[in-house]
Amino acid sequence: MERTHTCGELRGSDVGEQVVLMGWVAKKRDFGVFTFIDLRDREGVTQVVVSEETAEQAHAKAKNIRGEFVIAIKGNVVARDENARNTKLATGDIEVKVSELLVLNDAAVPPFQLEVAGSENLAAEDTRLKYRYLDLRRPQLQHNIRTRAKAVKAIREYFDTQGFIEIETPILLKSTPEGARDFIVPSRIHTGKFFALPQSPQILKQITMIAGFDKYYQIARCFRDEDLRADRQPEFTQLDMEMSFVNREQVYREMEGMFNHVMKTVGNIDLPSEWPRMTYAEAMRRFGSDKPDLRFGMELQDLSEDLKDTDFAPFADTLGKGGEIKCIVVKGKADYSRKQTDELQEFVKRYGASALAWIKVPVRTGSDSDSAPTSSLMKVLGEETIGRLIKTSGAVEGDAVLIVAGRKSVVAASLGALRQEVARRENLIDRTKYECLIVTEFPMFEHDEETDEYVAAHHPFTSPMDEDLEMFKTAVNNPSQKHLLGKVRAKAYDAVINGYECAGGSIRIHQKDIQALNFQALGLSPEKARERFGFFLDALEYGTPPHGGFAAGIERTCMILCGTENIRDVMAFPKTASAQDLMMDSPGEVDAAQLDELGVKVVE
RNA sequence: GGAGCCGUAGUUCAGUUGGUUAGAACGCCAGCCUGUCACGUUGGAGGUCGCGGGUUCGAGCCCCGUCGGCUCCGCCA
Repeated sequence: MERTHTCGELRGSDVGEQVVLMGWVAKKRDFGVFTFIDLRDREGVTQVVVSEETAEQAHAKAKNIRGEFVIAIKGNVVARDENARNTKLATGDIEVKVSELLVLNDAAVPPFQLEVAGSENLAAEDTRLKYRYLDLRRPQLQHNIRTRAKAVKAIREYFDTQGFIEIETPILLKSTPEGARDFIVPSRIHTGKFFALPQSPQILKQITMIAGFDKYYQIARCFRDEDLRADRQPEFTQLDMEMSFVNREQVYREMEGMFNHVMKTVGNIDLPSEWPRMTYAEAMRRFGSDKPDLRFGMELQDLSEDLKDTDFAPFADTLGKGGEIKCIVVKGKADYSRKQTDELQEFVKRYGASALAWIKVPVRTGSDSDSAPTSSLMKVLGEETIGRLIKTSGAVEGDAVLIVAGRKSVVAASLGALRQEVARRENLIDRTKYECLIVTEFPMFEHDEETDEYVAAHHPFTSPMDEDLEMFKTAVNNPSQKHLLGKVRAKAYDAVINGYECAGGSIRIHQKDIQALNFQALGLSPEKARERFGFFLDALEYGTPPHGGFAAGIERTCMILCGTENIRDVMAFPKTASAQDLMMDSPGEVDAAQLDELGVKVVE
């Protein structure tokens, strides 16, 4: 028997055809003298019917089949009666009247039911991860994995069309202590030495520019030995690209072009040909986030000016230390209960906020006392100040104002997260919308409070902005001016869609003197720099073109295309939150002989 | 490294204030059934209440520890 059709393609126009279908038994409905089987393959489901009267042998075999048996059937496509059509199935206008049935393979009873109504009834995720091959048979995951394949294809199409060359870089390379923790691989030939898996092909892609390829791209697997999150796995895939002789705008155009092509061809999603631009500073000020979700408003408002003369010690203290007091306004939520505001307070505390203050502006009714604003700050600030804060916040009748005071970083982190959390709880996010943004002018350095050191915000090869170059030089050459490093902006940028950082990149440093300056700023002596990046510093000596690029997260892009918030939904074989593979039970131990050969000893 | 939620039949869940024999639905097994598509119907099997300890006359329920899953903070140049 040779398959003639898939289980998703037969239609009314095929009535009368003799067909052969092969697939898995999704469902069996036994009526004694005849049996319905829903046959499933990757393309869909087709109902086939086996009758004792017309196909005695096939009917006898059908008696013994169960869910997930693999079968082949031969039969005629027949039209269903008007009232027997199934509008839920693409193939619901027809069914196949079976003449022959072959059991290609039986199947053990699955450890969980694949066919359940509603995702909330799915088996627990650890069970599904252990039997990933069964979970992957579910139409939802089949769809997601195919969407991912389409996205990768669209990316290749785009860059190929734009004249980029796909270049593979090694998976076994050298550990550099910067950034994320490396996965390391012991070398047998060089006992006691180790390769590292790439966190990203950063340096190598820059070297392709030095090597003159001009436009490089790669679908690159990356590895980072860090803790996981709903959108982070220890190994993941990036679109990595780099181009020579370009400025930032030219890179932005490629980011826009690539995302627009992928979103359109894979998801039929239209994004603007030129994306909005916003500086990092503005994003942090207005949204408390460097990856703001623009599908809803609720921007942060600054109340610091109204409170600059306050006696209330916590606020006065905050402002005295250079902190700020900001708020968001939640529309129509003046009826937040004590329990709800307590929950939100617990929420912001995770981000280091010491408290969440609130003002509720009730809807005006007949009596004045019912209409007066209430606030957790009423006693300490008084009616007049509260009134001023309401005015500044822009709150109107019926609204709630949620206020956080503290260090700028804490206020941004907590209110930024609160804004997202409230939007989620109050259903303010339009799931049909796609809001994209390019965030520009990221800071060059981040200040480490504990060590008082400055570390690269992006990576140590990122170019400072021309406007800030003098400040950069001053800060590096005068230890007393070191704090200026915190103000230097970089030619670094992110692409943000619906609050997800989908891509990030920068224009790189191509002059060796500025690169040296940057290592100095990062507290890396010339000797240390040479030890770690010597080959790269050498390469910079031999005519490096100005260049820049970006890397895009394939998984995050696919999460948006698939409408899921979980990275495991767009990976065929993901790991758990504790970085294990429950199907193959990795990581695992290795033989003592293997370790011996590698010169590796496990210490208890 | 830290925090929160969850863990009861193969699966999803219920299980009152600590009280006798731990339930339901789906799935599974055996029958019946001529139009189902969440088929219907009759009967049946199926439990280390994650694991270990404690409190108690008595623990699925309370306490301590531990393991696993998910989520978050730290971390992720």
